[in-house]
Amino acid sequence: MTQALYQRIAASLRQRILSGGHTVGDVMPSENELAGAYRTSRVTVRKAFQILESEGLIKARQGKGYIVQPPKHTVFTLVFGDGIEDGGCRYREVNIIPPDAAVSRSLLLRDGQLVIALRRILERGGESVAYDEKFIPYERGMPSIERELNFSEFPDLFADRFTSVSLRTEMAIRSQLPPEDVRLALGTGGEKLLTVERRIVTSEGQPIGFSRQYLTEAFGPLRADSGYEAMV
Amino acid sequence: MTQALYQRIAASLRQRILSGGHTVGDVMPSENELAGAYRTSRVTVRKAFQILESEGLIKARQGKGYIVQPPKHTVFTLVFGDGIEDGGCRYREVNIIPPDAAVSRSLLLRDGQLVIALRRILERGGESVAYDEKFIPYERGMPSIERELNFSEFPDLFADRFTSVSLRTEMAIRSQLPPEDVRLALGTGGEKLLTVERRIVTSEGQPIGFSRQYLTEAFGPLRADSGYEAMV
DNA sequence: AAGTGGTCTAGACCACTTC
DNA sequence: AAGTGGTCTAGACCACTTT
Repeated sequence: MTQALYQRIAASLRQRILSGGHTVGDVMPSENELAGAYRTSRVTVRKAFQILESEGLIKARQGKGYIVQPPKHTVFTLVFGDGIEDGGCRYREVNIIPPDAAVSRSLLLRDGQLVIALRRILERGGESVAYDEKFIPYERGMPSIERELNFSEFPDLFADRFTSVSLRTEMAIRSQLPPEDVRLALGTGGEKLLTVERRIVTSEGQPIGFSRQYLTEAFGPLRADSGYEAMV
Repeated sequence: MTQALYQRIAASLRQRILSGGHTVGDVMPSENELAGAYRTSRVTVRKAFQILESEGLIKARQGKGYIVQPPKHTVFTLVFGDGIEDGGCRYREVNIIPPDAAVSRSLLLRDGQLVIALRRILERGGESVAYDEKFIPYERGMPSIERELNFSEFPDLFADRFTSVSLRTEMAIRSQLPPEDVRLALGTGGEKLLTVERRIVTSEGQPIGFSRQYLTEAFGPLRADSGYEAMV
């Protein structure tokens, strides 16, 4: 299985940049020059350049050439699922309750409207490391909760009722004091915990789900990466 | 200024997906079909499909076609600079000190090696909302600190000494108890604060800088986004 | 004027999937 | 066998930058 020519050209150019052969601000060899050197067409060389450009290594300037770019260290990529796959978890409660103030505000609920609450505790090495809550506005005539619980990924809960493709998730990370019941469940003291809140909204801005996870120190930090290696 | 044909085709296809015309799992019209419909070549249609694929809306399957994909809600994009541009900040200390244990471990320092410490307090609305520390291993014969302080972005401090292009930043977010001096400087009690640690490493894995920011509740939460809208 | 990237054409052959 | 995407060619004209 040999690599495509444009892939090999891209790898070669990437190597030249990362090893310092071309540094920030330099102009890369032109498309025509490389097409000649590799005895190929301009389109193939161009495809290689597009890859490097999508990686942020270079930027095309019409009339000038491809310029080597400095890496960005302010944009990070954070991967955060439910943490269910890598460790035990036990269901604690599934019920229909009146929401607290934060949930009511996040979901833009009517006065008196109830929510379905799914609460779980994530365990790792026999220790409770995270408390997970998910809230969905309760509507009469909803499909059975049991069926929805078969899905582990939060957005999947809505796959039937909405065109899943138009959903967006907003995340907010803070350090805050958990309520009494969470403290007791996790066995932590009266200290603030790393909290990740997620809000799922439709493209029209209508919130349809809210989740909150309280993470103990044993859960470990959230990790994110920036720079070229994060993209390649 | 008319848009390129491949851009218009991409916009049309994107619109069809986001409006629900094609839903998750559907196969999009083939390249040949669209090339005929738009009276253009296959290459141009293909370019439109590449855009949608890079946005995560579709995925190409050889022999089958382009399949509409479900949105990913586990990969988030977080933008986090120094927060200096949008508000006041005052320098507090710049000096050469022995590092604490965490800094020493992060920078892989030799026993007894000193670090340059830059400490600042970020203010917003007359309130101290964040405590910012940056640490750089101290070497004899370093360029003057004053000149380096003209740069606000952390990675820029190293632009001269390293090929900036090969640097990567690792970020860890946790909730932890700040040391005494930070508590006093921020005027907070004995509570845990949202902490963002960043570690700048070369492509060889050599750490060359470490920063730590303690954020109060007044600073606000860190925000990240996921889903299609975050990419377009 | 010469060189650069940006867009586009009209073919070609290949590997893969479906029927 | 027919249709799909994956790769590639050898041209073309355009807008832009530099000399």
